[in-house]
Amino acid sequence: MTPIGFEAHDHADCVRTTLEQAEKVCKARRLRLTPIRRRALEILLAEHRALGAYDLLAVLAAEGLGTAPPVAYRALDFLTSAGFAHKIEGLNAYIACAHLGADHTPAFLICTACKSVAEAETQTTKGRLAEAARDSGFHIERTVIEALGLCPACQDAA
Amino acid sequence: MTPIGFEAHDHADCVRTTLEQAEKVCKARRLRLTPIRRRALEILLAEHRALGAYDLLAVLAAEGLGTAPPVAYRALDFLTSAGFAHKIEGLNAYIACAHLGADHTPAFLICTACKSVAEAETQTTKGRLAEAARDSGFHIERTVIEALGLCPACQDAA
DNA sequence: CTCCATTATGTTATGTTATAACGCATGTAG
DNA sequence: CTACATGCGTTATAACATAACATAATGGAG
Repeated sequence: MTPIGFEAHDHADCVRTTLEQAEKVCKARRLRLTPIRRRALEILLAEHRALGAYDLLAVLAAEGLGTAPPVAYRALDFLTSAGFAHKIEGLNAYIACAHLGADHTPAFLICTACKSVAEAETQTTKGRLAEAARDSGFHIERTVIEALGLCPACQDAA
Repeated sequence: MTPIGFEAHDHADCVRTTLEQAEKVCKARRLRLTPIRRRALEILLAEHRALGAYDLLAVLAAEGLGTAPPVAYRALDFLTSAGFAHKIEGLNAYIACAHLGADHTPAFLICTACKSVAEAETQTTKGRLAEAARDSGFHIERTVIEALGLCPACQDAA
């Protein structure tokens, strides 16, 4: 049991079902969840925390799955473009998607102390940003919505 | 006349008044707008585009105001913590604040083609993120709200 | 005015994040 | 079987950012 959205949950179960989901999606969309990519996703899933590309690489390297940076970045490219993981721009780090399957406009609450991350869904077509974009004729391709701060646990610690 | 928020405006005037504002704020808050910092702000203001730290450094260096990376990063630290500039996380780049003086929760529309940036104001205490934070007891220190895409001009070009 | 503390700058080196480019291997369709 | 697309191994380097320490300028207290 480790926190997700800063609350306890059945982690083993959440990892397993997410991997199953990912496999299903890959089958449906003809994507290849190769050993490296699968393992990278597992590693990200193992924590509900943001991992740096080089953190991920270190784990992959320890398991003989590749030693050079492109190994990690390619896996992350695949996972992020498939929607299985997200980049946390505020930390230059990566996290497994918590709502796999849903069409995404994720928003994150990120604890800068322990790097745990809660993922919320938002609606693409609502909100100020979308409004501002419509008003000015701007075409949105991707949104980055992140709140950096302290999770309840780390507030207590401080 | 160059675009701000993707529209024409009196740029010389906007640069001048923003610098005046910055000076006023510095006086009031006992901050020191040194030559390097002032010039860095001017350089950012000269474009309503995001500039990388090393782009800024190149200009400063050409003018004999310092050659090593810390020169640029220190100036940017000052400008961002004073609220005179913002970091665009999605581009690892920096931009002068377009609403100097206002208490900030900026949101950005960022053209990935030409890197021009429109800055919108949002209200800190409203919206989904703030809600989610309140619900879970998360304490927000900083928010990153960015929409990456194509501005009207670059859509036409494509 | 002088001294002191603080803040700013100069400089070297290094750490961290990310990608380019090339060749080989493998899987799949025709 | 061949041709093409995709994935992987590897080397090198680009791009972004900070640590650490020395020197200098500034501004307030006495």
